[in-house]
Formats: sequence, C-alpha cells, structure tokens
Amino acid sequence: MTARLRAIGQLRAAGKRLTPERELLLEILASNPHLDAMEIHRIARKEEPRISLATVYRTLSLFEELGVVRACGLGEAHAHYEVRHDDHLHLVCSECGRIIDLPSPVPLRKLAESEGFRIERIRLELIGLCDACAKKRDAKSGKDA
Amino acid sequence: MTARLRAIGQLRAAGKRLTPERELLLEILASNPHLDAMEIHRIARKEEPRISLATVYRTLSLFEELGVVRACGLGEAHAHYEVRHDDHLHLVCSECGRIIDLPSPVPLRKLAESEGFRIERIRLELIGLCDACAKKRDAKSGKDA
DNA sequence: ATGGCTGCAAACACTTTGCATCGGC
DNA sequence: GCCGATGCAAAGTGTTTGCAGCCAT
Repeated sequence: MTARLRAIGQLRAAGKRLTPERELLLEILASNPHLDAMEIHRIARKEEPRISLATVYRTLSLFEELGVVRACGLGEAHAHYEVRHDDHLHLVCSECGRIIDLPSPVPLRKLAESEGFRIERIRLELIGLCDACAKKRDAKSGKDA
Repeated sequence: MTARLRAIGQLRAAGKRLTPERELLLEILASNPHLDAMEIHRIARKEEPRISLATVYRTLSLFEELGVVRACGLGEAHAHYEVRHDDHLHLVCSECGRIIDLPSPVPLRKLAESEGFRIERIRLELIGLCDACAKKRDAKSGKDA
C-alpha cells in the first residue's frame, strides 16, 4: 500500500499527471510480483476494458524512469550468442555494450540449493559502465557541470 | 579450433548435414565471443553474400539445441516488471515459471568493481527447478524409466 | 483552457515459417 | 536420387510512435 502512495508522490514530484489508468496499473503492479506487459494489460482490461496496450507500455516505461518499477528479463532486447562454456558472469557496459566475461567465483549454486532450488543454468549480468566508459563519462560530466 | 571440430562431430552425431553455411557460422562464432543474429549475418555476408538471415536464425537455433552455442541476454523473450527494490537474486523455475526473490548476499559489487567496472544494476537469474517441480520431475522420470 | 495523456492503428525490430529449389549424403 | 537445408518473402511477436480527441490540473 505504501509503495502505491510513494509512487503517486513520485509522479507529482516529476510533474506528471495521476490518471485512472496509472492508478490502476500501479495497483496491479503492487499486488503482483512479476508480470509482463501483456499480462498487465489483460488484468487491467478487466477493470478498465478500454485501456490500450500502448498505454501499458508507456506507463511502464514512465514508472521505470521514475524508479517505481524495474524491468527484468531483458538485456539489450535481443539475444546474443556465444560458444558454450561454463557458468560465468557477464559485465555488460550500458554505454558501449562491451561484454566482459568473468569466471564465476561466487558460491551461487550452494546458495540456491539451500533453498531446494535445482539450478540448470546461471545467468548473471552486472549492468553498468566499464572502466573506459566510466572515465569518459566522468570527464564529460565534469565539462557539463 | 577444437570447438569447431567438436561441433562438427555433434552435427554428424545428430544426423545433421554439414553445409558451407554452417561451417561459416561455426567459424564466426568460434572467433567472436558475443554476437547477435544480425551481426553474425552481416559478418557472414562478407564471406558468403547469398546467406540469408533465416539461415542464421535456423542455424543458431540448431547449434543451441546441440549445445554448441548458448543464447544469453534473453530470458523468456520479453521483459517482466516488478515494483522496484534493492538488488536481489531471482530463482526462476524453468518448469512452472515461478520466480523466487532472494536478497543478494554475495559480494558482487566488490567483485566487479575490482575490474574497474561501475555497476549500475545487478541482474542475476538462476534458471532451474524449484523444490516442488524438481520433486515432481523426479517422480515422473522414476515412472518413465 | 491547455498541455499532458489516451486509444487507435500503423510502423518497427527481431524472429519464425511456407514454399520452391538446391545440394550433402 | 532423396531428404534435409537454403533463399526469399511473408507472417508473427512484442514494442514504439503519430495523431486527433480527451481530461487532470
């Protein structure tokens, strides 16, 4: 419940309007841990049959921008392929798209298996800036400021 | 180089044909760590201008099936949304789709930052079977066998 | 009342599929 | 020669965008 009110505050703070559609989507998101856009639309239609899928996407993207929700399960929107090898970490640079492989030194399997979870595949991506891009960005923001 | 030969063996073992297109894609994959289908197609065209994007997709999907390559950056092909909270691990059940959240107890930030990588966001998914589905599958395979 | 928000539909990007032809086995 | 693999183009998905009207502020 609190999450919903906080989100409304964030909307107003950003000078955005609070529409019935946004309230509805907020409510749906707050009470469902993991949904994709289509599912959200389907649920929303029950309450508000005229709501469009475009609005769902626009609203989700707004919410993500405001930090209300987070998108997961999607990296750069399409698949990359690599020759198969063991579990590893990907360091994905959100600036230049560079992908750095690391062998996984963390005890993930043990961790998950303590939950009774049987791991088939590990996918870990740390999204951020590689050394070079971080420095570039620092230099630029120094200029801009 | 060995990877290429092993892949050819896997093709033959699976009763699949070794075509120039497949050889070419294998070569490209072996010498490039991370490519998407379009990039692979673009590179392949330099060598074999008549190769089609459809063949690239079909071949990648075959290779993935054979375990020659692995697709990454794609989960269930589209994004899921959840109300934002701190970094966490997702345990994704590949059977029932259930997603279990865990607070992240692993020192990922430290690890990546030692590479000079500045993390903006952590995404970790351990794909496998949750306790219930693992047991269900065990029971079934016991029956099948 | 005015500008942001909406629905609708068309556009988009990536991937898959149907069909006739081609070529590895 | 047979059947699988290919190229081409069209269809399919999930997502984004242009536009005219609408409604929260």
